[in-house]
Amino acid sequence: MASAVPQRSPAAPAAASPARDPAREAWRLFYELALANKPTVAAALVELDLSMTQAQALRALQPGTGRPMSELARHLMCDSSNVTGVVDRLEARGLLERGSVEHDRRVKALRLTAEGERLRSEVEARLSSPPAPIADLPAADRRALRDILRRALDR
Amino acid sequence: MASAVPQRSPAAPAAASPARDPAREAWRLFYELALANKPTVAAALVELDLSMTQAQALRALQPGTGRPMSELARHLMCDSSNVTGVVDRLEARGLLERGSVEHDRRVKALRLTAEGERLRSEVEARLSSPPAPIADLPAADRRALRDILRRALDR
DNA sequence: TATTGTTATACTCTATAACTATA
DNA sequence: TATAGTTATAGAGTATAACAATA
Repeated sequence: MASAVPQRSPAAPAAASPARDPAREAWRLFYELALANKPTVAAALVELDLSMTQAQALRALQPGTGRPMSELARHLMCDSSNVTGVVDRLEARGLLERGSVEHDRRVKALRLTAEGERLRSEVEARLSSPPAPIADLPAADRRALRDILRRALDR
Repeated sequence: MASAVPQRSPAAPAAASPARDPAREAWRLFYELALANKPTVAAALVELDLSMTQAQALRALQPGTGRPMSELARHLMCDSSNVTGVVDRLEARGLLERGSVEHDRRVKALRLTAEGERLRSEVEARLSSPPAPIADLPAADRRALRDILRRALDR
């Protein structure tokens, strides 16, 4: 439909043609892989009777240390009013407790129970295993992917 | 905390030590990048007054062609009963229409309106641009990332 | 009988606003 | 006054079950 000549923007920086920048297709594939993995994650969490948000909350709590609800809200990237409900449900299941903190009686320190720690490590084990498309790559690709993603996030 | 010797499973396939498989860290970084990008996507969609599910639904509808609700349900990976509500809201905004289909009066063919097509292309434009961490990689890395992800998904 | 889409119901996540108890 | 957490309220996504229309 457009001209047969590749489009070019006069002041283009690195890639001559943004539409043909390999980063564009890389991103599309990245997205595709993330979507394809969603059912696997969902199934794993259903088995543990956890929602995605609940799993994220458990992962945010380091075993053995307390953490204010406000920090959890920032980690979950949601309003603090939501955290009340999320924590309520986890506390009702005995996975964590609302403790208190010295010198400021307003803040509540969230702390995993023994059962919470157990379930948290179960979540970690299930979610940290790479899905087949990545696990089955040749060794050189697995290393290269790791190195490239490291560089991408080191900025 | 465990022994200083790397764990090994006697019948391990490719990687001698699963815990040190580069795919493991690659997957962690992959996840981290996806999470880091979430706020950007969310902000873009808020501007268009679309939820993630609604955006996915628009993207699933090819301009100019009708598509049964059952197919949309499969694409969104949810029960068909949910699609009713999602489509209701998009239809109320004039973004799509429920048409009918020859030879089977049960199925409803979803078809984008002109306004729906316009908004869909806006969504595409915003979501298909790679985020900074990927866009700013050196050209060789962008190409390598694309090629590795192609191989990962070609299976 | 089986399938497509809807309705009814219930639960979770999410945001905004108003409130409390502290600081 | 400002902050940490709660409550009230509303809307959206999701699942299950029961249903009507059609095949």
